[in-house]
Amino acid sequence: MSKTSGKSGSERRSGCPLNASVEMLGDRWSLLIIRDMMLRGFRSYKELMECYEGIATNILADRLRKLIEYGIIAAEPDPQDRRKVNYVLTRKGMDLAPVLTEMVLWAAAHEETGNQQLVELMRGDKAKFLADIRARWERTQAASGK
Amino acid sequence: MSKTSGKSGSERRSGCPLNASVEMLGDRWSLLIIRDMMLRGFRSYKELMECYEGIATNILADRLRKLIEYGIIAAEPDPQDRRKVNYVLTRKGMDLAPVLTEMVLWAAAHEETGNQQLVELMRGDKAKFLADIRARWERTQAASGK
DNA sequence: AATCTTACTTGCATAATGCAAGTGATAATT
DNA sequence: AATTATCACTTGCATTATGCAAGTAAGATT
Repeated sequence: MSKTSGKSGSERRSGCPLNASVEMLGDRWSLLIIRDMMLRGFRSYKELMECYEGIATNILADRLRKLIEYGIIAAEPDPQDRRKVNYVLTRKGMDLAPVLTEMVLWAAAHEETGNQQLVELMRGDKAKFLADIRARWERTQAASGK
Repeated sequence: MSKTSGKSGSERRSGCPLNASVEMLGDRWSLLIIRDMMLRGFRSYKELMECYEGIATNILADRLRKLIEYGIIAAEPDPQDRRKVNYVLTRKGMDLAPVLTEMVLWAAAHEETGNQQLVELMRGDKAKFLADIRARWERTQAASGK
């Protein structure tokens, strides 16, 4: 039930690595969720839900579940408010930063898109940009005692 | 009919560039098609169809149509065999090379995948790898008189 | 002329998605 | 203590996308 469909791990591992990436990320929402967690610091279901009115609540739940299965994010209960669940990027999830960056730069180069500020940050010094968000992530990891 | 659904260009342009990328590439097949054209040199419907038995013929036709709409690939009739259509990457399509590369490297780092040869090529000298496939593309462009 | 290839389209069944309306657990308010 | 609000979801149902088998039209091969 929780698996995507027919293709399971063994089949994913067989081909080019790109097949695995596409299986995990090749849909309308996963990368956007990851972006919002990585760049905007979103952590809760509610934040993700309100952000882009567009994703349906059941789909968000489903994508979060799958991202957890793939080890890209993890869910941890909020110590302050026990109703809440905080979703955080794992290292595997953080390692998607270069992918997101290249996708942003590609679209910015070929489409008329918004958020030029972010684009300039990325384009100016890509390595520094990546190092910065990585460092921020390391800090949150340290803060939560990992 | 040919448009994806509700979201049209104006809506795509509004947000973060990533939204545009995901709208164009966020599905199960588009990136795989682009990879096969970029790395394996596939040009015809038949080649793409036979490659991964998995994509349905109507879906392949649909994806090719959309990729053409987005300006990522172009279709040109084969001068030798007039039944044939050759699909070629546009510059915009070629510019996806860094995206594909990062996705491959990410999956290779975090999953057990095949095609280590390709991965090593990319990992060893990413810039050179990208320059090489770019140069190859430039040559095919020159060859077809563009 | 008959057959084969290539690039599709069509019809139909199944799966994924979107929307509205719940639900159950916890927290805040009165 | 009871009521209301918030949070993270599920469930049911309609719509849309996908997958498969079969068919088709234009052009090539024999």
